[in-house]
Amino acid sequence: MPPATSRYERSESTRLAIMDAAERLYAEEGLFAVSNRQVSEAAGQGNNAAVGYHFGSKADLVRAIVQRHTDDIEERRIVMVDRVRGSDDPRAWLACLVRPVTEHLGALGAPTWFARFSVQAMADPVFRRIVVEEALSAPSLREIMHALDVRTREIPDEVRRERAAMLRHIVHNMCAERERNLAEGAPTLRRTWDEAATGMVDALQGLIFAPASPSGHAAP
Amino acid sequence: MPPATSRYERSESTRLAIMDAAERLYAEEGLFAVSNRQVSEAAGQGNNAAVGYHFGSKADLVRAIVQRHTDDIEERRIVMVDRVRGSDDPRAWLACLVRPVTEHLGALGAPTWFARFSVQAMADPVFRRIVVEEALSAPSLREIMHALDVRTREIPDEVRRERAAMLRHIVHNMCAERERNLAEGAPTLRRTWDEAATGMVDALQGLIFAPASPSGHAAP
DNA sequence: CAGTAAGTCAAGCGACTGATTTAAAACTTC
DNA sequence: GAAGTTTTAAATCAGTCGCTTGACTTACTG
Repeated sequence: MPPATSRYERSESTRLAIMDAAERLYAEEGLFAVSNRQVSEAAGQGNNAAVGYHFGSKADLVRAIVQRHTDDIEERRIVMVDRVRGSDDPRAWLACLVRPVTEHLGALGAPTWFARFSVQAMADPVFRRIVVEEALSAPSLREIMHALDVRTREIPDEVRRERAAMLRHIVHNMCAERERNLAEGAPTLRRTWDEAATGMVDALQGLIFAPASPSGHAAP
Repeated sequence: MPPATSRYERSESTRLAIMDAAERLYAEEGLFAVSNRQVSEAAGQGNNAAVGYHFGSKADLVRAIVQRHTDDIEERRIVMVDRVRGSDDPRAWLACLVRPVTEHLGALGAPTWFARFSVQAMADPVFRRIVVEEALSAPSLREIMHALDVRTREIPDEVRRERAAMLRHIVHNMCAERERNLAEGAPTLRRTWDEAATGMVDALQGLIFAPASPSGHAAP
């Protein structure tokens, strides 16, 4: 273990610089429009191969960026789940799904890039797997989804799983959309990340409790 | 106007071949992992610049692909809106949002690629604009959203607009997810596109009517 | 303090990309 | 069927990519 001194620190600080630059460029220009060279230069590294040296491949860089944010989000989620455990209010559990993300983005201070970066990675067939591995394997998520399951017993199992996917898509994409509006200086429907979270929790509550049509019969 | 004969037909058939090949490659390998050359070759064109000749740029090819599908979807939507007009059932109007898309995908016959291709394009900062232009400017969409608006008068205006975005994200991403599962041979939660549409309409109904927390107050 | 290792820099390699150009082939028109 | 146009094919070009290499700087070690 290196002493918390310069050699390690120097390396770590350029690693951070690279991740910061990459995140911003990816969100603004597009994940695939940005080369490792550009990232290295934008990070202030004369070395055009800095990404390769510190991370290996672009995929490894993406993984590192995702992990960095996911770690903070997971911390917040664990704290919130600890407070909510035992509660019967489904809103409280939905909030555990939404607020750790919005609070993380809020805490970063505008502008943020992670949400836009994240949806790009999720859309790509190969990077998708990386993000899913890193972000959706969090143990606290399982507990939340289970808590929501037992509070929606009247909903058929498969419909519940289907709606779980919808929850994910809404949180993911609505955060990215708000982030994009903030970055472009466009008007946002909600003033703060906190209010945006409230809006999502409201909608998601309606979604998960919506009555399900009997299977096999096609409604209008 | 060319006679519906061979020169025009030949050109048109390679245009179609290129669009087909591009759509498939984009969905499977990733929009940006695939070069124009690869598309040309996969389309059976010895000419490595066929994409450039027939479409101009990659962006133009993407626009053409989106337009091709959007046209069919819009046709279906217009027919459905015509049948639904005057109805007071919000489910009927939600179905106008969902079913034209699912029925289009169903009619193409498995496997399809458009939904996966579409979310990739929507995630990218530059291609996003193209897709939005082509797909979200449809006149029938405005009528549907207006019809839903007047049937949710109890919901504040800004919340309604926020939820309109959620509807889009759900339809878009759930279709892509189902398409991905079909392509990978993974089990799907719904047996048919028709049933998948029903599942979405159910959930969306709950979503748009969910009570909205009073603004300015942060619920749990 | 000399020696080793880590980190940074700069140059260059082969591979590939989009685009352009030239040649051949297919088709239309006269 | 000759002349002209459109489509396909093939070759080529400049530019960029990821990756490797080797020299240089800096920090730690015995």
